[in-house]
Amino acid sequence: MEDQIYAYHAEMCQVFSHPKRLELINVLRDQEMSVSDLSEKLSLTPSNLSQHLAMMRERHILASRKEGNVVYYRIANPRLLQAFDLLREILFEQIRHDAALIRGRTI
Amino acid sequence: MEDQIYAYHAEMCQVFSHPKRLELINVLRDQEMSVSDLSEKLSLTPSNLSQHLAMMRERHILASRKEGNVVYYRIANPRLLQAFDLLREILFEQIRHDAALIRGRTI
DNA sequence: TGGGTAGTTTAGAATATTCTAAAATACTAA
DNA sequence: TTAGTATTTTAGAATATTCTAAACTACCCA
Repeated sequence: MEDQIYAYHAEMCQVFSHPKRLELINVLRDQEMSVSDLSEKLSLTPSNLSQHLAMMRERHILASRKEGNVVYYRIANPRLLQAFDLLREILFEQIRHDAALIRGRTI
Repeated sequence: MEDQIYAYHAEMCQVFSHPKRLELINVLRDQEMSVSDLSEKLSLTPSNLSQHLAMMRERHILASRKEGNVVYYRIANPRLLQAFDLLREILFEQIRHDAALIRGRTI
């Protein structure tokens, strides 16, 4: 049971473990977008993008709606952006810290 | 530059994308532990565990100190636990939501 | 010194992820 | 119906991750 939780948790985090998928989340932060707009914005082929989108939708990170020919994607749960931002902040902290070390100081 | 940020961010999130590494983080939540204790607690071979620990240390998720023969690992930055907990909460929300759908309700 | 314990490293096999290219589907509009 | 656009799916090659087993390093103590 506990193991199952870790497995699901890991599966969700896999979404975040690819740079283009992170960019995708960031771009959809406060607007939905069509696949072709995303494709251009992120410089991904429609095919490759569609595969990323599908796995993110399966994991309930994204949701989509269809209007005629066009499919629009959006963030399924805005709280994910909190997690995204928190992780990015921790990262920046680290980068600042490492940079300081390289300059030979302790902070 | 922006691309570099996404790449680093993804690299950090890769740490979270393996169930045993998540368990590791959770077990080290409020205490440091030796490699052999972790090995037993998580049912991982010392070799395999050591590889996970090394990659987490490289990415500054864990820190270690050596005392004689024994190496103790700990969480490098306690804020990571915030991110861990937030993600887990989002996951639980989702599981509750999905369970409700299966029972045929809207929430 | 020599033997034992704790942990790490290396090599390579097994598995999973990512990407490309081509085919398929779904819709629109002439 | 037919042609065209948007998106998805599939197959397979390229690459990356994970695990096991064996070799190695570091330290302790008799």
